[in-house]
Order: sequence, then C-alpha cells, then structure tokens
Amino acid sequence: MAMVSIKDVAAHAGVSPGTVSNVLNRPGKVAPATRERVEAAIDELGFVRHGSASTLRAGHSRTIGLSVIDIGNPFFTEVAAGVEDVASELGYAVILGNSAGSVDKEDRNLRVLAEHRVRGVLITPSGEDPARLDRLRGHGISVVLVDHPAHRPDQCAVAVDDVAGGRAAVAHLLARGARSVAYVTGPLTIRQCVERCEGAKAAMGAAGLDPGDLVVAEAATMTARAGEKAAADLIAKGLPEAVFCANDLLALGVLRALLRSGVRVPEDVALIGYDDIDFAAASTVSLSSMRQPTYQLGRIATELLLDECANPETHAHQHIMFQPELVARESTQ
Amino acid sequence: MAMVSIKDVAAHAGVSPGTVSNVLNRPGKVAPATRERVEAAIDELGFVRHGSASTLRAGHSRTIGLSVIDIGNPFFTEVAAGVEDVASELGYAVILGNSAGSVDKEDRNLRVLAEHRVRGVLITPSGEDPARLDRLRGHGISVVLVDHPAHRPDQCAVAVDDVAGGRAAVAHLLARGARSVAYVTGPLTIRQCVERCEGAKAAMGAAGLDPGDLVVAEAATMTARAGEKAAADLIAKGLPEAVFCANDLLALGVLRALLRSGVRVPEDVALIGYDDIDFAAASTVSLSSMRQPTYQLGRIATELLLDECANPETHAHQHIMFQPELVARESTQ
DNA sequence: GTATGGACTGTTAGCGCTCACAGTCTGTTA
DNA sequence: TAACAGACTGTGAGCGCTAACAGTCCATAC
Repeated sequence: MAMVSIKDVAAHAGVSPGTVSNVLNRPGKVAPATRERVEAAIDELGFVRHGSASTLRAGHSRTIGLSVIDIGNPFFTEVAAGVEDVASELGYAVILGNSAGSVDKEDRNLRVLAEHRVRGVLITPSGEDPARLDRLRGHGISVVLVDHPAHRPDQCAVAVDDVAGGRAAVAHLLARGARSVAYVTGPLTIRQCVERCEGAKAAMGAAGLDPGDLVVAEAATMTARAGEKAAADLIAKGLPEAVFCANDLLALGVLRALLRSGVRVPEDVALIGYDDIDFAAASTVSLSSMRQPTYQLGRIATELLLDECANPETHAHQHIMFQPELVARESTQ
Repeated sequence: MAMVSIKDVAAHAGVSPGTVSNVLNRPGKVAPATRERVEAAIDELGFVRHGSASTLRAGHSRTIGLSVIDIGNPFFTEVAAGVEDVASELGYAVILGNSAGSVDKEDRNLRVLAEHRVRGVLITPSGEDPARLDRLRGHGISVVLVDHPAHRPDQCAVAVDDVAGGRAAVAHLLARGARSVAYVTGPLTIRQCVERCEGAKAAMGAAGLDPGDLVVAEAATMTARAGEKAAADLIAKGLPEAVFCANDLLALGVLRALLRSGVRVPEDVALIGYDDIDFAAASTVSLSSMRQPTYQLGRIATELLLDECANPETHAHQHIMFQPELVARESTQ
C-alpha cells in the first residue's frame, strides 16, 4: 500500500532517481552492474512505474483507443482480438469504447480518449462527420479508420471492398443458374449495406439482367431474428431462386425460416451470407459466405497506427483496401 | 495542436487556474457568472482536461481494467458489454485485456493495468493463484472476480452456480426419460467444466443412476469443431440417449455431426448446451441450453467495483451467486 | 464607521516521473 | 604529470493539474 516510487527504488539501490528512470527507459545507457542493482531493488520493493506521471512528463502515453459500433458482433470481436494482440505485443494498453451505433455515445467515448491523451485511436465511425475525428488530431492524436475508407489523404485507413463483395456474392448465385435474386439487408443507413447492394446490382447488370429486378428486403437490425422475419415476408411474396444476405446473422435466420417452411436449401433456394463468422460453417446446411480478413483488419490497423506514432516524419499514410473472398459451402452447392 | 491547458483557459476567462479546476470538479463552488465565463472559454479554446495530470495530482484515475479469458467467446463479449455500459454511464474508461487463456499474458495485462493505476480491476482469472491478484490490492487497486467465486472474504465476486447448472441440465435430460448420458466438455483444467460435470453426476445420483456411468468426452477446445469430433467419437463408441455439452459451441458441433450421420435430434438423441448464446435459438434444430445472466454479470460486477472505489469505508463486500436457468427448446422436446 | 461573516477567488506546493545537462571518475596519451 | 576523452551517474526543472489555505470583497449589523 505504501506507494513505492522511483525515489524509493533509487535510495534502496544507492543511485539517483535519474538512473532508475534510465534503466526503465534506456537500459543500454547504464552500466550492467548498476542496472542489476536497480532491477533487484525494483523487484524487492515491488515497484511499478506510475504511468500517469510518466505520460505527463514525457508528453505521450502508451495507450490507444478502440471505438467500435457493436462489440456484440463477432466481426468486431475479431477485429478487437487483432488490435489487442498487436497492442499487447508492443506494450500498449487498449481502451475500449462501444458506440452501440449511437453517435452521441461515440462522441462521449472519444472525449474520454482525448482526456486520456491516448497515442492514437482506431475507429469504425458511426456517423459520417469527419470533423469530430479532426478534433482528435488537434490534440495530436492519430486516427486510423477501420472497415471504412479514408476521409482524407493524410490519414490511414483499412477497409474491405464491399461493392466487390456484393458483386462476387451475387455473381456466384447467378453462375449457379439463378435468375431472380433477393437481397436481405440491414438498415440502409449503414454504409456497408448500401455498398453491398450496389455490388449486387452491378452483378445483375453484368449478367444481362435488370439491376432494378433485385428484390431488396430491409430488416431493422442485422440479427438472426430479423432474418427470419425477412424470410417470412419473402415467402409470402413469392420466393426468388437465390437470396443474398448482408451478414451471416441475417442469413442464419433466413435459413432457419426457409427450412421450417419446407423450402430446401440449396435445391429450391440458394443462400449466401457475409462475414464468414464461425457459425456459418457450423450450421446444419453449411452457409456460403464472403470472408473478410477480420483479424488482419485489426492487426494491420494497429500496426499502421503505432508506426505513425513511432515515426511521425517517415510514416507513409496508407489506404488499404482488402478484397473479400467467396467461401462456397452447401447452401449454394 | 497547441496543447491548451487549464492556465490558458484561466487567462482567457480572466480567472485563476484554481477557479477553472473548480468549475471542472466542483462547479457548485463557483459563482454562476464566473462559471459561464469559464465554460465559454473552455469551448472557445477547445480545452480538454489532461487526465494523466489529474490522476497524478488527485491520486486516482477514472479508469477500470477488464481482463477476460477469451474475447472471442460470446459469453465474455456480453459481459464486456455490461461492463462498458455501466462504466461509460459513470464516466469511467475501460481498459481491455484478453488473456487468451494464458496466465503469462494475464500477468502482463495486469501489470499494464497496475502501471495505469486503474481504480479497479474486473477479472475472470485464468490461473487459480490468488497471490497475483493480491499484489494489485497492494497498489490500492480493488479487484472484483467475474464468473468466479471469491478467493477471500474481503473481496467482491459475481458468479453463476455451475454445479446447479450441470445438475439442472442433466436432470432435464433424465426427466425426458433418458437413462444414458454423455457429457461433452472442454479441458478439465477449466473450473466451469469441472463443476458442470459434478452437477451432472449429482443429477444422475439423484435419479437413482450410477454417477460413474456418465460418459465423459473431453475436447481440447470449446469450439464447434471440437464438438463435431467428440460426436464422431461417441457415434463410434455407441450413442447414449442424451448428450450434455459444457457450452453451446460444443453443442452446435455435436448437433451438426449427429444430423449428418442421420441421427435424429431429439428423437434418437436429446441434446442440451450451456450459455444460451444467440445461435442456440437460431440453429436449425433449436438448441436447449442453460441461460446465464451474462450481461447482468458484467453490469453488477462493475457496479460493485465502482461502489467499492467511491465508498471504501461503507462498502460491503458481496459474493453474489446467480442461478442459471433452463431454456428448453426443440433439441430436448 | 467599524466589525463580522459569507461567498467567492487567488495562491501555492507538490503528485512521480523524464530528460537535458552538468558533474565525477577512470584510464589513456602527450 | 597534466590534459583529455569516454563512460557513467547525479541534479534539477517542470509536465498540467488539484486541494488546502489564504486572501478579497461586499452586505449587513451594531
């Protein structure tokens, strides 16, 4: 309980506080014998550096912020795992912020991050207003966008090509012979949903079909339950030959509703999802999906961020755009 | 970029730095007119308090740590959501640590948390060595155990009764008429797996069966893939009438393997999982499971922790033990 | 006019650490 | 022997903020 400080360590090891600070931060600069003595003192006294004092004096912290839209979504969980792994390898702590889709909550979280003077922020923005992020940069906090294209050139961003993903998914359905396709989507306020839709229409056009014939069923949330409901609507209206869902949760819901209604997948209706979450492969009719390099997204974004922090002059901003990959399984066989 | 400090705000508003600090921390103590002037200055200058300086001087931060075993597991994700919600309501930031089941990594994470002088730590411990946690207490950091019984009386803990859960799950299977039961479990180094097993055996005994007849199939990980493999082994050895899985991921794997082998669920084999993750309800044969108040676990643990921080003298340590709840679905109908 | 008290506001001394710089000490060279 | 370089180590200022305390000012009472 007796808060042991660098001074206590110094006294115990018979050196000056500056030397203790050196063994902590620049161990090469201190004679091996001294270093060992200091390290022994640190162990004996159970000294732990006071991060705030260090941050205050040094002018920067060893902390980054991660702001995601929904920590309950396996997609973001995997991103977070990638972030956490890289950060922890490099001795950085991660402060987690969950915006839950609310721009207000996101703003509050960003404020907390700014107060902590985090070194940088990884964010999948909820809103489309870049000004809020520019404010962070005003505090010397670097920002890297995750699963979102860059707002500006002097900024890193790591994204996945959602238009290409939508195109590939629907092209796959059409290649199987389907001539009528429905797109079950989440709210069309979500950029990803819109772009996947664009891609889907492009694929229709490329196959000589009218893009306007794509049946779009918009669900309120991107959950399995919403998918079941959407499927019920489709059944009522008359089923298409194939269904493309904006994520796997929706697709699992659709799959379940179809099977219960006696519709065979893929014989009667082919089905493809998006994200390739673990459960896609594990469902009873295994689900075709568009795989995204989710964990890599987190890893690379973090590497870019920490490089930007470590080498502000030489750092080259990058806009990385991954291509999603088709994973064909039973549901489109 | 020009780091605006409390001093700049003071100068701009024509008051002293102490007054600015007062409007930040004790707004009641300052005259309304002055307060407004200061607040205007804060807005105009875009001032954001330097959290590290504040922490250093005040002696405590507004940050808590959360250390979980696997952020990829929906169970922990939901816990994290509960933690994040409460923390954010009270203006606390959450530093996330993922131990990935490694005691070493957990130790590293705890060290980072100690350096940050977090106010407290919420942890689902990987190892069973309480000494490591006691070291945190030595730095004045409160610890609340999550999904784990308390190590000591002067400590809060929030857990779920895993023995009762195992008992209820198997009792449910036996009540359906099953007379032979297999338990598909994760590594038996995991406390939860062991206790659910104990519960399962207790239920056998209570039904007049020999607890030693419980067939225990231990999988290397708690994933769907491991569940499939375990099911293949069971099929090879001869199927029991019912299967209890230590979590839903295992159960989904078992379900898939059984259906593919032409085994009907629940007609030929009844199946129950544990955790009641979203996908349990969404699987093709919907999965019976033991529901745990996961989100509440996170919320309540955080509330206890922050109460302990806010009222160290009056705070009463609590050991809360939730009871899991049986959710019967098609797989045990 | 003086005393008194209440309501604010200003002053000040660090919190624990880092970093630039100034010292010291040893061994080497002219 | 004196000068000097090289290798460490000590010194000290201060990062931005808070909280205790010491003013200041005005209204009221005597």
